[in-house]
Amino acid sequence: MGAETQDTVDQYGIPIIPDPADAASRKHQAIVDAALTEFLAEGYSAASMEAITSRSGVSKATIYKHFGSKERLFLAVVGGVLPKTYAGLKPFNSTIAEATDLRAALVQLTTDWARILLRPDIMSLRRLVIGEIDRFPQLGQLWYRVSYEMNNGPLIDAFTELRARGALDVPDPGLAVQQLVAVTVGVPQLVHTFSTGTEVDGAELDRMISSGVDLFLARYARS
Amino acid sequence: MGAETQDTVDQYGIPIIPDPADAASRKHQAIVDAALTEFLAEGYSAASMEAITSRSGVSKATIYKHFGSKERLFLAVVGGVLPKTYAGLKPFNSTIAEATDLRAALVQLTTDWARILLRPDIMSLRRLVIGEIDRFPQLGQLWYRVSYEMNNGPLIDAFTELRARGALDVPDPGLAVQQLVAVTVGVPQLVHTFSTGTEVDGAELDRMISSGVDLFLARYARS
DNA sequence: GTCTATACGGAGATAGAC
DNA sequence: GTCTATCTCCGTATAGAC
Repeated sequence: MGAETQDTVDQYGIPIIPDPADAASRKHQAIVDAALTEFLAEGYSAASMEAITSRSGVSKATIYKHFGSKERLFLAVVGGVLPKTYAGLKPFNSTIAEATDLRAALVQLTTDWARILLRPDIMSLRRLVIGEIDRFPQLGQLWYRVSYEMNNGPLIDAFTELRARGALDVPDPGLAVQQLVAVTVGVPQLVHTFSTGTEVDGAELDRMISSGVDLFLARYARS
Repeated sequence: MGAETQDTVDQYGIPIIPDPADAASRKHQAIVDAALTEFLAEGYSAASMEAITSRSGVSKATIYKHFGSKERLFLAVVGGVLPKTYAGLKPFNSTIAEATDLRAALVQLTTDWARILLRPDIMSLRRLVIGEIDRFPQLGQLWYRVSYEMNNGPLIDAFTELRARGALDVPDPGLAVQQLVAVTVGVPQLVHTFSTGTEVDGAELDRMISSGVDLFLARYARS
């Protein structure tokens, strides 16, 4: 309703009048947020533009002006949130090649990944994307590309370097990374993929992860 | 349209007139088949009872007489096909505990599982169930229960026996089975979960599976 | 048990004022 | 750029004849 332009003030009580570009981008963001909530809760088909309208406080016509169609809105919203999600995993990658205690470093890395990837909102996003793959194959490609660039790629580089230094015996670093992920994060992830609402048990997670890392190192560690 | 009652004959050319119960159950089956096809192609919400009507050759009212609502139809169809799918995996389980060459037996077992679970129609079913978990949590429970009873359960028993005989060093058979599945079937399954239409490469699959079994045995085999 | 015809609501999308 | 009001169609579900 434009209420923000009258109510919003800065720290000195001076009203902040957004310039047109900012006003538009605020609406833009409100639409994106509302749409993501609705799509996560209802799935693509059952989500209604009506509900997104109510949630966002923006009129339906405005949404269509900004995004053109329900399909384009869906792709823009989900395609926009995916990289942000995986960007949070990137920082954890750098220390593997330089770690003095490789086992501890791998446990730390995979635990950090698991903590994020098992978050209920991210599990929901994952289910949403998987369920709509047939209708939006682009999202499947994007998910794969993002997770590869942010996670697997850097870890493959680290493994390759560790192999060159004689610390790891990995004939195929790419496959080894897939196996490490599968045997650590993958185990609880599979469980939580099919059961909604159940919290992740911390002790259970630690047990799975450290057992998985031990399994991994039993084969690939240069003793 | 009842054409079957006039055209169907037995091996001697004698017309077969279905009694009412058979006629009803034929319709029932036609509805189930058509519904499964439609749900797999469109997802739950986008699937239309209209389309299921056309595909099945049965009127819409009949479908509602048989199943009551779209939700009940969905649950009946998907809940019915899940056990059939996993029943095909059961025969492969029995030979593990008695195998002379454990590695070969595990490769064989997980390869058989993978060949079935990676089939495009079963991957689609899996995506459908995952995408609808929030609205149909029963299906998630069912999937988990079925896959546990048909696969993990028997394999856990086999591992427990192999441990008792000193052939395997598995402190936690349940976790070990999860890890074996994750590191063999799970690896290609993850890839195919996010990409539709791509065929499974046989050589690639063999490579992943045997590498996964080697990884598993490097830790758990009693040398 | 099965069909045809229809009720009734809500979906996505847009026209036109401001 | 944004809103209100509306168009059009298709969805699920059912009434009533046979």
